[in-house]
Amino acid sequence: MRARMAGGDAGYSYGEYFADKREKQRRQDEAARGFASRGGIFAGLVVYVNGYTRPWDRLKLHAEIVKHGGEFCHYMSGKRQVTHIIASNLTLKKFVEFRNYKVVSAQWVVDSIQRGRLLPWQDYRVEGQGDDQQKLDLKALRATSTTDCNGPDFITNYFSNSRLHLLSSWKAKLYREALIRFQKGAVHLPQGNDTLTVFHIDFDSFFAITAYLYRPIEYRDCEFDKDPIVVCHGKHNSDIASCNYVARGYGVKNGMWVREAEKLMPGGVHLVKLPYCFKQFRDTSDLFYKILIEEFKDEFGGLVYPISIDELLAVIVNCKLDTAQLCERIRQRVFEQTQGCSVSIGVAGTRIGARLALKLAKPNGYKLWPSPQEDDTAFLDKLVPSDIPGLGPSLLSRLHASYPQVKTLLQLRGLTLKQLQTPLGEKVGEKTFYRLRGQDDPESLKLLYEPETVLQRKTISVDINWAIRFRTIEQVDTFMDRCATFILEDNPEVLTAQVTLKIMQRCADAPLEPTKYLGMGRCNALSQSSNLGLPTRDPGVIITELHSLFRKVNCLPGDVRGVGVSLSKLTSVGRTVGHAVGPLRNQPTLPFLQSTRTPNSTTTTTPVENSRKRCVSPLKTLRINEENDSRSQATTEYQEQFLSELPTQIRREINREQAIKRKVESTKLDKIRADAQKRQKAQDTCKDHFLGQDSLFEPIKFQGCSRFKDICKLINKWIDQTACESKGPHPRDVKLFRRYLVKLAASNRTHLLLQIANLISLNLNLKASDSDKEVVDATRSGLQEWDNILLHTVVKILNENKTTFQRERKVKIEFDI
DNA sequence: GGGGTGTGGTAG
DNA sequence: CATCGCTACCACACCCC
Repeated sequence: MRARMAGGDAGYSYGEYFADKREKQRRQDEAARGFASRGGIFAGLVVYVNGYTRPWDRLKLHAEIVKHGGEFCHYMSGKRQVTHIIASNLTLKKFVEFRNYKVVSAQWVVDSIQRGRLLPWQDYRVEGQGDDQQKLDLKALRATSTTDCNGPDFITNYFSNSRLHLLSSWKAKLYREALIRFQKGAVHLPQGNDTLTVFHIDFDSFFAITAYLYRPIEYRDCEFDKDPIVVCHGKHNSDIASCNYVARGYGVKNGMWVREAEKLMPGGVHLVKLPYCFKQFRDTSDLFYKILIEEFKDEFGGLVYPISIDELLAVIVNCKLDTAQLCERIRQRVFEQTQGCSVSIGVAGTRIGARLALKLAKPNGYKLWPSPQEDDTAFLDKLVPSDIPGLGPSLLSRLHASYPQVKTLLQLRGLTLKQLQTPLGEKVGEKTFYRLRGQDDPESLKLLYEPETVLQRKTISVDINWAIRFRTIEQVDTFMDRCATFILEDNPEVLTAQVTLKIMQRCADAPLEPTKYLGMGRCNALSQSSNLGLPTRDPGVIITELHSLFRKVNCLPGDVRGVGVSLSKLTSVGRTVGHAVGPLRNQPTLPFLQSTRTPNSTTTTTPVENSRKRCVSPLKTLRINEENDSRSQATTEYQEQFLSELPTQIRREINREQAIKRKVESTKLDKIRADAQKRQKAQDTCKDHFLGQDSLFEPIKFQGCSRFKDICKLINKWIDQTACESKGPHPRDVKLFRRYLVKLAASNRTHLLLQIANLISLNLNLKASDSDKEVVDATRSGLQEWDNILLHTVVKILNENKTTFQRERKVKIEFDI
């Protein structure tokens, strides 16, 4: 007994202490309430007092509120739903913190008790501290916190209101959780010869029904089955996240702008626009998955595969059950537990069958797809090409252009494999061909048979293409920094070896402000990527890389309408770096100090110089090559520009046509001639870019390499071979290396110096931490030597050229293009 | 034909 | 007030060796 007591005492945590204290307080309050008449004027309220109050202080307020049926809350805890905050005045910080609460003065309590009824709290509302200056600041603060992309909290704020971010991040969460379920091995994966029964389960207009069920009080009068209802933020150019079936009946579609939907309403019909309720979306999804994982638990093998926030696959192996009955049960349970959300279910022996059956089941029903022996023509006759997964707007329009008479899937099935592949491409054509026959492709079966490989994420990225407005390059840099930080914080385990930057650039002729408020308007997507050499999660390295990449895309800060940062070639911190699948491991081993290596590689140079060349789209290069012989330079440029401004659709069309034409027409001889022309053209372009044949911009070589990427590899290799030797690198190599660095600096390529410095530093740190275990003196001196090179050669040259670096950036960004 | 890069398209 | 146009992944064209 004593022992237990002692043990109990020792284990008494702060959490328990506070829990006890809270409980005690609650019981006291309860007792106090007992004296008052049941349901006093504050019944149902939970009140928190902030700071010093008048005319009553905290104690008095506590006593009176409890006496009149309210609850008193001693601290703002996330769990407790505080309804009112009492305060005399608020600091700016508190005001922002409490902006979503009803903040009232103590006088409200006094007056309400005196009148014997709850007075409207609005009359006692407490604003931030009085004077105008601060109100202005407050306005500014509010503005920055929501829609100014240069504010520190923009990304978080934006994402917390973005439906598309919810879809993506929620999917990532579901994948993580499913991966853990499958890794635990508690589930029995299907084997090759098993018969599968696939259930594809999906909410009927998930956002719409959820937003309806949790709609604010002022919308209480609408009815889900009678009124057209949509979920959106604004009233004109706002995207419709989801619409109910009544709205669909009038032609409304998800993703449509509200303005367009309004136009579809016949006279007298009012379109109900419900606000988002993100928390409930998440809660409902959690409940949905909980119900289905429970339902399919042990007896069925626990095969529940996530698709999205409102959609999943469940699989039964060698099913002997009445599937119709099971569908009804699931639909019933979800409907009851979510208090009114209906799901539809498609069932089949394949994924595609289940998916197509689901289309027919909607809304609010279930459907069993015919087995392979049965006749499915009646089913296919009711479906249209857009019901085939993988056929989006672009491919559908191609399909329609080729076969305008095809309306149903039954008609589509009449086409041969070749006929499908012509407009759809080799792969999608093939997939479609088999899907029309109720067969899954290996790609989509992978999720069912080896979920772990599919659920494991291979890239991570953040994209923001709304409210992006910059004036200076510093703002761009800061924003990219925040993106990178956001990703790293969100993924504490990952290491990356490749960074990609995607910039949405306003089309030259697009208006500065598009129709949609803070939208991106018409844009070109520009992307550039860079290998880091070694897997890292060092924000400094990643950020430097991004800055350099942005300079490569060559877009004025004022024209940036979207930013995307993506990390790929991922490894996990858990794994030792030595086993990383980084490029270092894959690189071909080239012997160092072999100056005989003379790559007569045509004038390929460092990334910056050929950036313009590399940035142009395949179409543009094609055009340049084809125009080359007959047209003047001016015409080419004009047409190039003209083409780049055509809609993507048409450009692709032309691209494809040209490609086919070229294939058919070009004989071998033509090809040789074309190649020769291409080479000539490449040389000409080089001259344009490098300002004459004897300019600074001649490719700079080091150890026979001129491509910066190769040089990085070479340096890594060099360090690998010499840092662990007692002698360190050969002085002659160091001298050559130094000369290369100086040339880089002299030609305004300081950012490459910076990259080299980072590269060496990273590699040395790695080596230093590796050799900690076995303290060998020989190792030290090689490392020491490299440290010296880094500090006294690379960094020194870098510092000497700092000003050039900055000036170069400015010039390039402000006046070029 | 095996590697890379950049662009486009799709799904929810 | 507006408004919150994300992201993983595949396919492809074209480049280099």
